[in-house]
Amino acid sequence: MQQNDSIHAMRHSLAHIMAAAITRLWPEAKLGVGPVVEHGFYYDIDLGHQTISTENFKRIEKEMRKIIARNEAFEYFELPIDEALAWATTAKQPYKEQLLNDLKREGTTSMSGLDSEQVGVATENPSKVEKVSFYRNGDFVDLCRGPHVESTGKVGAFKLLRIAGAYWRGNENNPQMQRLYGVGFATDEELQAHLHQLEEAKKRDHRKLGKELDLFTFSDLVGQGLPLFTPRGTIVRDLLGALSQGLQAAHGYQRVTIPHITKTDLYKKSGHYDKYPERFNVSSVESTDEFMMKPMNCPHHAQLYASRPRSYKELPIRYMENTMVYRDEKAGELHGLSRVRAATQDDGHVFCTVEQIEDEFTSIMTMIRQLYDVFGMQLRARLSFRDNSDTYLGEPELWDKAQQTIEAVAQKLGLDYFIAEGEAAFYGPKIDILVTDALGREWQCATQQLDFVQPMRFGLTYTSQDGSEQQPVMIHKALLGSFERFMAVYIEHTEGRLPFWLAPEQVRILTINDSVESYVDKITTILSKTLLMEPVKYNELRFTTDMRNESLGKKIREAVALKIPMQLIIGPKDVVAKQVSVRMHNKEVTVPLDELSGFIVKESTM
RNA sequence: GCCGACAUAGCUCAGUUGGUAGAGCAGCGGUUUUGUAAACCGCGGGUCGUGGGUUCGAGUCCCUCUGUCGGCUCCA
Repeated sequence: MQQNDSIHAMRHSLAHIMAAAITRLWPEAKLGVGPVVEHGFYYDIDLGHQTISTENFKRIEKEMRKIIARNEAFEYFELPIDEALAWATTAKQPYKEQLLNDLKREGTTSMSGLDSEQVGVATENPSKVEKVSFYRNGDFVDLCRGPHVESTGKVGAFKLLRIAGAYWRGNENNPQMQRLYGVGFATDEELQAHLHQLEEAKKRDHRKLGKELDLFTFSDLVGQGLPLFTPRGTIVRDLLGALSQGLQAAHGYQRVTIPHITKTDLYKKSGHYDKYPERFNVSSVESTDEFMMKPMNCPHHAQLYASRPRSYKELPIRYMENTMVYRDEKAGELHGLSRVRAATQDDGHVFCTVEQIEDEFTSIMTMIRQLYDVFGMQLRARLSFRDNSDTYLGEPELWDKAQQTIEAVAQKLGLDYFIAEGEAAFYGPKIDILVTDALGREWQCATQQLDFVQPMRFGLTYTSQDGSEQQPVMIHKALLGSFERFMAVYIEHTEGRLPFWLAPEQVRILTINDSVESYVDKITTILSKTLLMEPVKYNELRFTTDMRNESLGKKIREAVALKIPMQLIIGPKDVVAKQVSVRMHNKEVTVPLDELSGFIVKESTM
């Protein structure tokens, strides 16, 4: 704890030193805020029409080092609020003035609960704070809550990393400032280790690996956020889909199929139309109706349910479909496969009675756990419940009962969970699953949501045991979530080294010379009869043969670059010994020809 | 969408103060028949992302558009 406090003070002090250095280099700089963030700090600066680029970092760092070398003390002092305001005016620091106005009026600079018009506005009312604190080092003075290290010499190791635009107080109507980011650590070793870690993360970037492993690509002509999957990438997608659907089939889900464009009327009736400004409209369909690309599948599945009268005896009805949805995400939000405009969901909808919710949630949670066990990923559940606001539709008693059920399921299954009040959708509570990747980052993948509203809007019913008409509850669920996002997460998690069952090319035969051709025929006959049943059923072995007139070294190099998990090296010695030399990521063994098939099946599950 | 940076051969990149493009790998042809991460020789390949402008002359300078990357959540 002690150490956390001291590193925090170091980083905060570095923010001040950076601001001091910039003020020295650009005396007209207007300062915003300069907080501590994970691994470092930033400061928001307004230089008017001038721009700072990363080329200026050396100059700024040099100036910072001078301040550090002078080992100036950080002196604390307080000023009455009105004197502080006078200081801001004299120092020509309008952003500081706004912060002081907020302090005077609200007693805090936190904007939560404030109308945006109020932020930064002066008040004539009595101040909520009497005095505000300042820190001074050398001739640089800044409004600051602290804490700081004793003097500028005690800030550890730092490096300026990047620069970005950021709106003053996060509001896009405000002036945009330049945000300079730096990292800071107690020792140079820690700094170097951090920079090294950043390099490692870069190596795992799924956009880079996707290209190297020939999994997917993008095209300017097709458009932003619209990935194209190569044959290899498509194999991975299909297998992920097969795994998800295999699990679901075992839990009573049936596949359905719907078209990808729809009359907008469908989404007007479901209530999604107004909630989805990022829809893709399709204007040239020859009809008086307006059409759009589907941003979600639930209304369609609801129409399948509504296609004929339903009895309580049929429930639960469970539909599943791996299908693409289209959303016009903001251009700046797009990022490789993790945020796209065409995303494939392993979507599913359950129509059931209120009494059946518990069993269905248990079943869905069980599938999610089975799925992420296969990937070896840890998960955490966020139970998104309603708060006391009136934005939620449906009977409050139903909500309470459902939320109790959901938490009971989480407890029963021993989930690592937490409750997020106010995070529920307007139509019902949900469980979102967060998975942690190898770099410790958390991603939202699987989700399951209760929906009280769509059955109502679409007038879905079933006939109950006593002959009365009842409304079913709808459950939305996705196990992988979006295939695209999951692939991004999983590629980075595994560094592109996909497990054997999922590798697009599982085995490559590498020949040493062309005297082994007929022996290779025997091997391919064995491989083509080898079938994997776990974790996806009837998974035929995917293999190729490299008989090119190239050196073995080169063939190995290429196979390794594609992260093909198993290479069979075949030369004259192997022919004589009736064996195969098997080369894998971490080991190399020789296997008798008649044991090859069994060996591969065994290795595939490890 | 907004701010900043970037866009040169299939890939990774070089291209000096403006004087109409280079390397390695990949590809193709030949030689080589090879035992654990790149054999050798040769050849072809680029409207320098798009459109416009400045200039005698633009990959290089200016503008537009498209795309890519980093941010736009962290609150004295």
